[in-house]
Amino acid sequence: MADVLFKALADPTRRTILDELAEKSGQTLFEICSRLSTRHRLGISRQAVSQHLAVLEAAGLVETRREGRCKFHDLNTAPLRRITERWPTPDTPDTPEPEKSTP
Amino acid sequence: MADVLFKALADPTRRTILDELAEKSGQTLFEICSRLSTRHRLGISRQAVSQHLAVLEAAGLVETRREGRCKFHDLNTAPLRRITERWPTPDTPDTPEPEKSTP
DNA sequence: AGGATAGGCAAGTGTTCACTTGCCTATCAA
DNA sequence: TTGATAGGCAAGTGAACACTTGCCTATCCT
Repeated sequence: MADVLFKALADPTRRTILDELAEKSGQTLFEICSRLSTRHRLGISRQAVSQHLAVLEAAGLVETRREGRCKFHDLNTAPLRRITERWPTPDTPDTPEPEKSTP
Repeated sequence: MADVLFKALADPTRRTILDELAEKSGQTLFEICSRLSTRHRLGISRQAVSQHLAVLEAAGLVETRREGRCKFHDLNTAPLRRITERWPTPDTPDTPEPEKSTP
């Protein structure tokens, strides 16, 4: 369950892909490839990026929509919230209440 | 930099250790070992747990303090906040303000 | 139809990683 | 001092993983 999420975040290339999708939503596979190459100096094959996107999609971090022969990718940050919810910090509760107990 | 943090979170055993430290702070290595064995049915050697704790400490997720021959481990959730800060959600800003814009 | 664009499937390879085994050091109690 | 407890260091092994290479399918344009 949570395994795929953390495994997906474990790779630095995948995190860079999330950065790119956060900056520009709805990119295609080739668009991500060229931006990884030009902006991040990542010499990586198209298939490698495709596999990374599959992992990110399995983790729920990326959602896709097809239009013809193009496949657009969108970032979904919702699964990230489960991380801070699992180990909540006393100062920052995951269910914030408008109440002050520790001044 | 962030690599050690995400690599540390990638392993399910390490996440279970964080769960245990979140429940009971200041546990020793042997205490963690026995709780992993009895409460989580994890048949794992003491050295394996020690290596996991070293990874978690390198990521800043676990802080240690020595007293004689005992070493106590404490959870530090501060590095986890960098995750949600890296990919902020429009609905949940990382700097929450007491204001309602989307009812 | 035919080429070009956008993407998918599958096997092979090298590296990283989790875990074990074996031995060693340091502190505490008798 | 001797034995027991708490932990550390280092090499070795097997499996998971990132990446490549090669080929195949589907859509769009002329």
